[in-house]
Amino acid sequence: MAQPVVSVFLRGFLSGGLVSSALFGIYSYNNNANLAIESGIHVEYQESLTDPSYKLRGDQILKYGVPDRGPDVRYYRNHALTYDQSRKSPIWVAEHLNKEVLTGSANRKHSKFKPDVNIPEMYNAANSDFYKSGWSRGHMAPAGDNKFDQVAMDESFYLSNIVPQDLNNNGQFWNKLEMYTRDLVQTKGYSDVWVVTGPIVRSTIEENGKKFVKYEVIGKNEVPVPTHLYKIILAETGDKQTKLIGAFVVPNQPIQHDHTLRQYQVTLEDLQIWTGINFFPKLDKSTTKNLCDVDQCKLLSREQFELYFIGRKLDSARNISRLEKVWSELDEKNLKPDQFLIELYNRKKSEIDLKEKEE
DNA sequence: CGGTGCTTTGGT
DNA sequence: ACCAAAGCACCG
Repeated sequence: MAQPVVSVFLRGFLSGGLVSSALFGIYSYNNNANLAIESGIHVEYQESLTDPSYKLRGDQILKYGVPDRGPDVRYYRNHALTYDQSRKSPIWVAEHLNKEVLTGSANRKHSKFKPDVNIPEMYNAANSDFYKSGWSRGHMAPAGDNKFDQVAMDESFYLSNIVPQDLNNNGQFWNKLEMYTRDLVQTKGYSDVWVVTGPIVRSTIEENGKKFVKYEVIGKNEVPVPTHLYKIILAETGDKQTKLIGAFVVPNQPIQHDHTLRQYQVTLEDLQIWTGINFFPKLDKSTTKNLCDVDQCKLLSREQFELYFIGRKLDSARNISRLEKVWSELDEKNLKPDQFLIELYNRKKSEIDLKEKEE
């Protein structure tokens, strides 16, 4: 947790107008933070670093240690990350989930994707980089992990927390993985879950048998498109007796519902080799068990997944035609509504009938 | 839940 | 007259 101290130190230096050539190996005298950044000294004011509530939350997020790669750790209301300035992408993003942060009324409809105000303009990605690129804007720390606070949810929409992600992957398989992670807290009795998520580029073999690292870049800022995304889940029971850990590497492409999460499980050691990151340096790995051996790592089935969203869409329907259209999806997709869904449909129908009669 | 995209609004 | 933001409909 040395970073805040370093930041305060450098901030004092910069405001004093002197950047020491002895310390930084450059021969410049300036009081301009941007010039310092261009010189390779990356530091700028971050309100979150001086706000005790953020610091407190950050200590929880990083309870098992700061992943030991990345020059600085940035703390947000409910996530922490290191950022790759040259690639305009996160390196890793960490969160701590419990019932508190998963409960509340924050709504993603009130949030907007936008450049991170805590990152210098020249190192920031932009919405225009993603527009018509063929790639969607995929959260690393999910918006849905921030129901407790609208500001926290808004911060998850900073582009420092976003990478280019296949739209189908983002909305389906990756979405189910995020739901699974929350479910460990919400229904499976794990009081605390620590998650580290990030982009990764894996090599591919070409015709001549040689291996290359190759990835698309999008937009004016050339934001890299990762070939895969990784996620590490550490689940702990309230009595601290059980610690489960699972690491997953998922291809950044459409993945059908018949694929299991276990197919994409890797060892923590392999992921450490591929990323160069030691993820939970303070965690005694000998006390952990394989998450998928204990829990089975079962994602929602296609049927469960689609019924869930039909329910949400019925709930948000505002007129009869929309309600009936959503209801007809059940037949189209060969789905059988459960009692909950039938009651929801009937309740919405009478609500809308009543409202339309008044007009 | 995860997203995109078209239309309307509003500021210069 | 223009462009960016906001609002709303829609998709899996």
